[in-house]
Amino acid sequence: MEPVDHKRVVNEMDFFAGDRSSNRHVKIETEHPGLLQDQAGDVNTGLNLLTTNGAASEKSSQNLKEKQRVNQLADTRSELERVNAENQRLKLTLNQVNNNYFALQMHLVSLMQRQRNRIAGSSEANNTKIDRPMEDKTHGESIVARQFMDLGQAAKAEKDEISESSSRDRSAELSGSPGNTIVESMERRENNSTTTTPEGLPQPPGWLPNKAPKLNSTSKDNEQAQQTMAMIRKARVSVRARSEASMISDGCQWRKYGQKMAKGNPCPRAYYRCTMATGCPVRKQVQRCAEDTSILVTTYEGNHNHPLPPAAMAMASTTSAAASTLLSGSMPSADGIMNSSLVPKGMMLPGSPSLVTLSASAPFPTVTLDLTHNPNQRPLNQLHPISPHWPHNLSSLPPHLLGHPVYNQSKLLGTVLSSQGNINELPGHLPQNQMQGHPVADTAATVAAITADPNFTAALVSAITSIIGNSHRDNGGANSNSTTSRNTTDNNT
DNA sequence: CGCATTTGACCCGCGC
DNA sequence: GCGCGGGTCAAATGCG
Repeated sequence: MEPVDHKRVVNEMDFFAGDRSSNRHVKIETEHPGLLQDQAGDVNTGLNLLTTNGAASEKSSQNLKEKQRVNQLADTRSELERVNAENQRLKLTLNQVNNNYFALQMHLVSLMQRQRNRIAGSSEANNTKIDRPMEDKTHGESIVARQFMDLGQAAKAEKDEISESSSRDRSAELSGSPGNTIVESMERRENNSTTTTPEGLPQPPGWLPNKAPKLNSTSKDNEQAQQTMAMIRKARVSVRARSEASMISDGCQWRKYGQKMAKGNPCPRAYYRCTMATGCPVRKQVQRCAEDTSILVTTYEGNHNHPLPPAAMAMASTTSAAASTLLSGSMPSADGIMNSSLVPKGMMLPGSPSLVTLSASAPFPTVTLDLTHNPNQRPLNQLHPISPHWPHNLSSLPPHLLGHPVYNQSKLLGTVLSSQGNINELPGHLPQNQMQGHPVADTAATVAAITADPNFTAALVSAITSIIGNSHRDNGGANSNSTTSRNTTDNNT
């Protein structure tokens, strides 16, 4: 229809295509937008000219020209389609790379923060590799990146020099499957050294049961390493969403292996494990909120040991990235989180609905993503409390940390939408006006559709990671908050 | 028949 | 040491 659309396509093609000739074809096309309405095979398009000229030779000559032009148009059009498809593929790839990058960045940022805290307040001069201050500025971030990639090993080796981790191992981890994450890499490394039980029974790769027998080692180092890995394995991400369904579709295949009545909640808690690969250690718990049974709380634990479909990868990335952020800081309490730069002060708006809540409180560090709030609401007095009956919730937090709003939903949704670029372009995606116009929490179907949408979850990952990443960067400045200021039109009350 | 779900039993950690 | 609660196992059952 309107040439604007074609201009846009041209721009995308210009971005990726290096072929000058094809660009020139596009320009010809865009300079004559009217021709775009005709199908390439519509040869009659130019025949009207015949009525204005009586000379037969001129007629055939012009006819030939028009045919050539139409053929050129058809070529250009097919080329456009091809490049457009390639463009979409590249976008998807870029999105995946971005997700992985942000997960790494989160871990890096939190590790740096931890080092800073140690330098500032540490009285115990425990010169572990991780604790070593970053006096070696010459190595810059590459050193830090290397450090956190070696976190699992470092925790095990503590005072030892790094080591035995061969470059082959490292490269294998770095080039791991798309679903693999930092934490998973660390787990895998650990598994490589403890692939047998004391009984000598082999363990499936990536599978470390919570109640795995302790090694017979008397080494304190090993104990600490095990504690570290246990914490990492037990880090959780909890997702609250309104849904009538018994389970929210997240792209993974799950098998139910248990159900229990939890104390204080009339609704049973269901236990699922991932069955997309044998020995995948990922578990999830599903339980309805005691106060509002329309709210389904899904808690993820562990990291996949297999490639994931895009929809599942987004959620898995969120889980491991959030867990990494929580744990890499080694924050022994929620205060550690809250005092850290991970939570910018500007986001701690009392009364604003909490969408992402961090908790490092016992027993497990937990990130809670609350998708139950209406982004159009301004629930000053409707702060949605985390259910005191939900396990590993925030109930043990000090009162000032309860329901701590790290980010409100409107902002997050805004970030999600903006991070999607032109959301309407994506096939199968909810139209943007629908996203904005309807309260997300209005219907279970909407929530289910959104949360099940791979684009949404991918965007959610990007949003969360960028939030945390931005918050850290902003902390360097005088408490400025670019993310917040970018969205100040939302429910800041 | 194979796979998934159900459900009671069991294990383990924690607090008293 | 004991009880409680969370988490997991595995036999029984259901289903396609």
